[in-house]
Amino acid sequence: MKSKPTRGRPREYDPEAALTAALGEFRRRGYTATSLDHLSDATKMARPSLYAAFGNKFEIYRRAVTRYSEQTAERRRHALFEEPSLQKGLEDYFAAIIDAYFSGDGEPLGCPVLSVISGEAAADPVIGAELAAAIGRSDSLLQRRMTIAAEAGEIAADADVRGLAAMLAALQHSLALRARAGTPRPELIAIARAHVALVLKAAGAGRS
Amino acid sequence: MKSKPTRGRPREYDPEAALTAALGEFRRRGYTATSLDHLSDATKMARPSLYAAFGNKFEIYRRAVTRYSEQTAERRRHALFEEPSLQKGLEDYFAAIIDAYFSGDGEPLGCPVLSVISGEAAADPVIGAELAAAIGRSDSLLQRRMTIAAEAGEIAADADVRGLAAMLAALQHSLALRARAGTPRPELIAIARAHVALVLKAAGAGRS
DNA sequence: TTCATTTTGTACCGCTTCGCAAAAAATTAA
DNA sequence: TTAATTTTTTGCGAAGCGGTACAAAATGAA
Repeated sequence: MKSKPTRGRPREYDPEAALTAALGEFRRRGYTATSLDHLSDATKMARPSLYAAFGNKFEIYRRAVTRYSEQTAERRRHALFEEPSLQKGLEDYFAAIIDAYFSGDGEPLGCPVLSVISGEAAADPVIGAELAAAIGRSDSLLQRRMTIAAEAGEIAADADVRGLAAMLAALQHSLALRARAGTPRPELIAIARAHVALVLKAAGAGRS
Repeated sequence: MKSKPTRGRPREYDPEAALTAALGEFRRRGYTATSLDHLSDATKMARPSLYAAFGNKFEIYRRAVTRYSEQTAERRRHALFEEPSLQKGLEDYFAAIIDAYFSGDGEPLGCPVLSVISGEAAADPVIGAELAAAIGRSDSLLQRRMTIAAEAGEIAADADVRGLAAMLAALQHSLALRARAGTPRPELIAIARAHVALVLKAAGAGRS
């Protein structure tokens, strides 16, 4: 279907590209330390245009994070629910996370939620809710996977799936902080591998 | 020995109390969102007095964190190195951490380093170094304890002590984030307890 | 060509932020 | 009483911050 030509000045920005650029700034500087001028420079949009297109600063952040979640969700879900091997699946899941925690040129950025807004989360309920939601999403995914593993006999039937899921989530939280603190990628990979192996050992998995 | 009376206007602030009050502000709002005016209100010191007494904003933060570390170190060290039972010691260690992550009236503040400055850590090398140092301190303590455990036969002699220590550190990182996101204290306690039990299971501890 | 519409850019606003110079206050020494 | 010293307070300045009103630009419609 042919789109009707629109009147008026043509839009000069690409919404997706702008949100990606904005998230880059938030990830590098932290939420509060990122100003509208920083976002304007990165997106090549003047502040009134940012405001008209996306809303206020927190709206820009939230939409950028939503897009990031959508982009990274598929690979993580595939790792957990389509890879038959629990161990391989968890390893792939954390490999996807570590990949996401570094920029294209190896800059250690961490998680755009866990690493970026924890400072502000205590004083600002809206920001706190965003942090809690992100933590809840991972908890949910991991708990579902470990429940399936117990039901399928991949781990002990009576394993503490909530505890195991929380341990795996703790690895994700730790990776976010360590990346942010500058821990080199190979070291994060080693930490993740050891953690997964030990979790499976604790879970009573067949082979480890 | 009698102290010589000093000339000049008497000092009106107590350095320790001022640093405690300042840290309270940083923990509630996050590093960047805490202004000198916030610190001034909380400490009852005007900005020039703060500057003269402690230095710039980051110096105030760093000294407040140093004092906090000194205050919390003893209980954690006691738990790890003076309690003979590894399990009891780890449980006490994380109980001390959870206690420290809440204010006197139950406000969930998290860790004054892990939860407060991760946002700014990527862009500011000085802040990044502070985060890395805090992570390194915990890593060091936990690794030393697990090494002793392996040597003493409390866990398997060939246990991966680095991996186990990193798992325990991950719990600390996770508690800091979850407290910040508003997770209730009893839930944090349950997560910590399960995590420690599972780590010991993975470590090949005698009883669990 | 002029008008209507949509988007972008300029200019401005009120407030916040950090840091500092100098005056004022509060002490002891002379 | 005056002077010296130390600390605190007042006042100031430059820059930053988030947001908005309105002008300008770039299109298609009439």
